[in-house]
Amino acid sequence: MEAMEAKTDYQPLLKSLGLKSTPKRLAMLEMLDGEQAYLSPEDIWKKLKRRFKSIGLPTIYRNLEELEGKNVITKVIHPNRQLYYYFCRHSSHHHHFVCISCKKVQDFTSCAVADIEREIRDKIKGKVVSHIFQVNGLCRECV
Amino acid sequence: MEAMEAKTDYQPLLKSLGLKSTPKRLAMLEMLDGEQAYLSPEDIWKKLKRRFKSIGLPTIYRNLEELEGKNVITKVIHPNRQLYYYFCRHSSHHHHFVCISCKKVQDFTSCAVADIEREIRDKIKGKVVSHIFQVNGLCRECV
DNA sequence: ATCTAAATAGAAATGATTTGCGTTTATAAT
DNA sequence: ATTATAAACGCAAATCATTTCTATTTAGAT
Repeated sequence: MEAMEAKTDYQPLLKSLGLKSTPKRLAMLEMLDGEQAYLSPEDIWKKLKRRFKSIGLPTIYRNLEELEGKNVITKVIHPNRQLYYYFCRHSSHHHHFVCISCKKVQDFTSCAVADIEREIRDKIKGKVVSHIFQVNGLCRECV
Repeated sequence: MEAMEAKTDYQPLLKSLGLKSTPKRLAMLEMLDGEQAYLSPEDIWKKLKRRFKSIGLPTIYRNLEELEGKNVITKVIHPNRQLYYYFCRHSSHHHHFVCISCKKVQDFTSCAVADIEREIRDKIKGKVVSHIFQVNGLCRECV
């Protein structure tokens, strides 16, 4: 007997975002949610080609951009290459610890952005709009 | 009478790095040092074309990579596009506040990376190799 | 002045991402 | 259930930053 896998139904999410629930979009979300590591658009494309006889890379890009814009998924900056990778976002404010070996992504909560915002307000007299905070390293298994 | 501009002589720096002091390299360093804002490889190329009748974009890329590898300049990640921008690094450990309007880059010193490293060591049991910490916003003049 | 490895220009290749456009499909109204 | 319509999509081609290749030039040492 196989272990039950409770898969999230993403149709309501897509509906709430005003996006149509297409099989490919649902498959993308399920894949990204199930994956511990970050994936490139091409990674996703290759995996989906197993399930969909015809699927284009532009579809992947379009959907990734759409979902990233709606804060459903998050970009990860690759240390060496200038490609974007994506993975599922689980909480609103968090930061990523990215394993450079196995590509696994783990969140951490410590965040000094409040401190930094204070410094920027007081010294630089500027306004913070966004920040990129990504820690690259080796995870437990890869150390 | 014009104000004196004390320009740094970058020849010793290049020599100490084992790089030849070519006119183009020197011009790149002077430009990046003088510039408050970050520049794209193409920005640099366009500016240098005024002074050098023949200069190729590959030269810019090669030198930027070389200098970045030697920690003389630093990459800045552009929020929207996936291009790399560069500017001169002044201290060993610092972070960037990048104005999304005028592209000026200012350093800030508050850094909680120590805290985060502790969390990653204790909870994730991983090893930090590098981090990207860049705050995007609007500077004093652009607010 | 000469030599040699490093640096360069210019053209071409690469590779990720985007665009254009005609076709298909999800969804809401009938 | 059928239909209408805007959103999604596939495919091909375009775009654009970056890299590679190769022959030539040049900085710096002898």
